[in-house]
Formats: sequence, C-alpha cells, structure tokens
Amino acid sequence: MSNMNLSEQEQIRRTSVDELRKLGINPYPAAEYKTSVFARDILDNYSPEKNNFQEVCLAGRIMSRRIMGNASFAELMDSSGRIQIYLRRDDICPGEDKTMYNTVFKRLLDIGDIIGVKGHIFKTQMGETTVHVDEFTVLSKSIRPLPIVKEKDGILYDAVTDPEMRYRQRYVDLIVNPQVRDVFRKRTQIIQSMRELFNSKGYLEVETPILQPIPGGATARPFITHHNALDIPLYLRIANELYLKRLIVGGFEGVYEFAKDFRNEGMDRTHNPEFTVMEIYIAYKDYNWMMTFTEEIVKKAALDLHGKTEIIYGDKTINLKTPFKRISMLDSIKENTGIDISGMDEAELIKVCDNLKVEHDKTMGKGKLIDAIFSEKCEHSLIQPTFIIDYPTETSPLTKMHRSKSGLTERFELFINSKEIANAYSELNDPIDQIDRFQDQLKLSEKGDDEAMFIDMDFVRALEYGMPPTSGMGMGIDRLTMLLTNQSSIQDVLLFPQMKPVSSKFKVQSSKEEYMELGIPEEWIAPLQKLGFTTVSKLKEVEKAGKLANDLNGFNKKNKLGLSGLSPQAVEEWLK
RNA sequence: CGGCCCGUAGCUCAGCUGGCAGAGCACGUGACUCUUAAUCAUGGGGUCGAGGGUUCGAUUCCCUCCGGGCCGACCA
Repeated sequence: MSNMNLSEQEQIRRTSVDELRKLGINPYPAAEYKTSVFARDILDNYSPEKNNFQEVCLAGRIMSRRIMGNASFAELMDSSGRIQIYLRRDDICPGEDKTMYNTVFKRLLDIGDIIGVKGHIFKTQMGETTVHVDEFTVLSKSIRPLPIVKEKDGILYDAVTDPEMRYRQRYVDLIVNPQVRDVFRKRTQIIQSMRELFNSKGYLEVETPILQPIPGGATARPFITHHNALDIPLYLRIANELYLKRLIVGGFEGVYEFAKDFRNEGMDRTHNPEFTVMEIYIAYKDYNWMMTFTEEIVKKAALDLHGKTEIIYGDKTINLKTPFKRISMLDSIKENTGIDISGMDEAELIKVCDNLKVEHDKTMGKGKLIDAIFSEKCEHSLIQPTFIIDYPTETSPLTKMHRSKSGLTERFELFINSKEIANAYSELNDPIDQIDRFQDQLKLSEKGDDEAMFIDMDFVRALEYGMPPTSGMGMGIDRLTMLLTNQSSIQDVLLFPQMKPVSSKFKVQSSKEEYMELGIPEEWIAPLQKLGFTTVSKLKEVEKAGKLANDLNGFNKKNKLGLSGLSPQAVEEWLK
C-alpha cells in the first residue's frame, strides 16, 4: 500500500529489484568492480586491423536499449563518454538456462541502471565501435526513471533544459547533459592553471577564516550567524583581504587563497550568495607589476583551456592576447562622454550626473558619483580586456594614494565583456592613513551609506608593525569561468547554485484513528486520502454517499487492491 | 522589489471562443540474432503547481499564493 504514491514505472522498477534478489542477484553489490578501460580509450584507439581491446572490462550507466529478440544493443555511459554494447543471448547464456539474458537483461534491467561488462571490441556493420559482451554484472539498480534524451546527427531530442530541474537536481543534469560535466571539468582546470602559476613562483596557498568577527576587506552586506559557546555574532566573510595582508606583515613573500565569499545581496544571472574569489598578495610589488601578472594569469588560463587566446562568448569574439588596454577611469569617462571631470567637486559632479541623466542620491559622495557615471556610461563599451586604472579615494579605502595624481588611488579593475573580472591595488600600508580612511568610511556610513566598511582595529595594528609595499589582486572565479566556458548564467558554472527552497506542501492530514472512529475500515483510509479526502472534515462535506461509494469501488478496481466492494449504505453510515 | 512569460504523464510538449485530458519518447505484454531517435503490434499511465471565485460544468476565465525564466532596480 505504501507504493500507492509511486508512479507506475517506479513500482515496476521496485518489483524488478525484488525479482533480482529472488534470482540470487544482489542489485546493490558491495564488491569492488575492477574495470580495465574507459569508453573514451576504446573509441579513440580501437582499430580492427590491430585487433586490440580483445579483453576489456568497463562499467557505467545504461543510457539506451534496442532489444531485438535474441540480441540487443545498448549504450553504456561511463565518466569518459558513451559506448555501444552488444549482447547476444547465447553468448550471455551458453548453457540451457537463458535467464540472465531473457529475464535479467531484457526485463529486469532498465535505462539508468549501472552495470559492468566484460567482452571484446568489434565494429558493427554500421561501423560503430561496440563492446561484444560475454558477461555482465548488475552494479546498481535505478528505481527512478531517468529523463530520456535521444540524439541523432548531433541534434538532441527531448533534451532536459528546464533550469528548475537542471539546478535543483544537478545529478540528473550531469547524467543527461554530458556537456555540463565538461563545463565543471574546465572550471577545475582554470583553478589548476592558476594554482600552477602561483606555486611555480613560490607563493603560498593559505586558508583564512570564513567565520569572521568583523566582516572586512570589501563593501557589502554580510550574512550574520551566532556562536553559541562564545555568545557572539560572527559574520560569513565578504572578503579575505585583511587576513591575507596580515600574513604579508607576518613575513610571507606571496600568499593566495581560493576563497568562498558570502554576500547577502540580490541574486541574478551574475550573482550567487556564495561565490569564489581568488585573492593573491605579493610583497614588494605595485599595481603596475600586478597588471602584467594578471594578464599572464588570464592568458595562461585561456591557453591551458583552449590552446589559444581567442575565445567566443555568446555572439562576441574576445581576444585575451597580452598586453590588455590600460586606461584611467577619468580618461575612460572622457572618452565615452566627452566630459573631463578631473578636479571637479561634489556639486559639479552632481551637475554632470544630471546632464548625463545618471541617477544619484544624497548618500553618494564624490567617489560614488564618479563610479556611477563610469558604470552607466563606460562599462558597456569594455568588451575586449581592459584595465581601468586610478580610482577615486572615497571608494578605495584600502588602497595606496596615487604616487602622482591627487585624489586618486593606485587601483585597477580588469573588465572583459563589460564585466569586472579582477580588482587590484597597490595596498595601503601607511597605518595612519589607513585609520583616517576607515574614519572616512564611518562618516559615509553616518551619511546613510549602508555599505561603508567596518573598522578592523587589529588589522590597523598589524600595519603599525609595518607591511612591506605590497600589491594584491582579487579575481572572480565564477565570472572568469563563465567567460572561458561561454556560459551566460552563474548558475551554469556553480554545481549547486542557490535556489529558493520549494515550500514543503504543508498537508493537514487526519490520523487513522479519526477515520476509524467514523467506522471506516482501515484498508479504505488510504484510498480515501488518495481521492482527496485527507481530513475527516472534508468527508463531512460529502453530500452523495452513493457517489463516494462508487468512486471508492472504482479506485479499488483500478488499482487492483482486491478489497471487497462497499455498499452506498455502508458509506452513508460513515458520513453520519 | 517592478514588468512580461511559463508550470499538463517519468521526460519533451500539444490542448482553439469553457463541454468525457492528448502526442512522441519512456514503461508493460508479444514478435524480431549487426541495431542506432531500431522497427511492428498491443496495453497501461494524470491531484492539469496549490488554494479560492464565476459557472449546470474550469486544464481553459478571474483572484491569491508557491516555484521558475527573461527584462529592469540593487550588488561583484
């Protein structure tokens, strides 16, 4: 009776599990299954002339079946790809007993099941490289039917594209959309590429706290949590910058971390509440050096992934060959608007914003106004990789003042396809200046800017001991991955993107006892609930006992429950 | 947060101005020893996202809610 909520196909598969057990076949065996080869190796290297791969063993998931009486073809998918397998009854069952083929393979196995096969490779008349199977082993029975995706000549039929299923049930997405697995392999390759480069230069990969008492290093709204034993609030980090700089104070030459950061802000195609940033800090360097290094990182990742610097993103071709264009923020604004805003005060900037129809409000200081103009008027034009350099002081509280331009800082951001990919500075190491800048942030916060930075006095103390001149850079790994794998949504480069939880259907359901108090036989309770009478009060609203009796008898027959029929009179008794 | 669109069988999707819920694949049964979106025959499968309203009658019309997508606002 518990099977009543399952679909027909699920019930059949559960029955198959039982039947396998009755035949002495464990549908979920414990033993190691030693394979000798992957599908890809065979497809790439088999040749009938060499007559190689004459004794192979591989394992994977059955993805399709074509049964033709005493012989069958199926497709087996392992981690490397799909290969066709061929099973003939009399090869599988050389003796009198044909159970393994007729019953186990043809009837009890399904698409989605995981099996191991032993056999040899041949080419079919159609020319397809195929495993001729002599022996197969059930490794895991699937009791939930998989979406069926068919393919011919590269065209997919009934492909699973529903984002709801793809992101919530990523495992299904990965099974039926092999190109998705490829995206995530590439994501890892990108990280490996960067790690290789950093390690080759002797920089140290480190781990810093995710739970922070002061969420510093960036301007963003944090997630807050609570530590019970200490009885203090803790924040999930919005950045790891201040910790990495403490390590430079401590004497490391270069440190880096691939860090998950968390920001309690909106979600859309380019924002997930948790995301990955690579931050690196290197002593005795400045932001000019870091620009060249950043170019090298991006170029190397593209080469390691694609073997060339030219990449396709949507309908755009982007070339990551070095050097990238470098232009100051003010020059970029001049280039795009024709207005030279250098040296303007707040009132003048507000006037420029009004003229350019750039939205602004009272909480915005000089820096934010310039930033608004830039975002509105310049970012869209930055398709090819471009360093925007020398940012206003107000929006860069951790950055060293520019060595020659007043009111500006030594900071750059790398834009590719209008998106910020990296952000870097000549790090501020003057502790007195740092405390002043924090104080300025406090004033912004009093002005109503809810993103102004928290003050971290321990970080200031670290600087007071002396930090070497240092350049630091942060790079958004998710966005870089989107760019290099041609994905338009951040959800497509995160294995498990954040989704709204599906509200568990809050079902009010009466207890068995409540039904039985009305004189309803126990065996009829489940059918009643299935018909929608989930509470006894719903039952009270029934006006025609005859109809209900009819429905119940019909349900009994339809589901082959084998219950003895109900008379309208008996049902009428319940309803009294 | 605002605008538009979507939610129907395990999957992909039809379903007109309201009238007995459909197709293909998948699944069951039967046939078939080199097929490949295998084929042929046949059969079963549904809380039409949830709740309410209008109606003799709602998958269809109206309202509310839930989930998703796209576009804006905000942010990396």
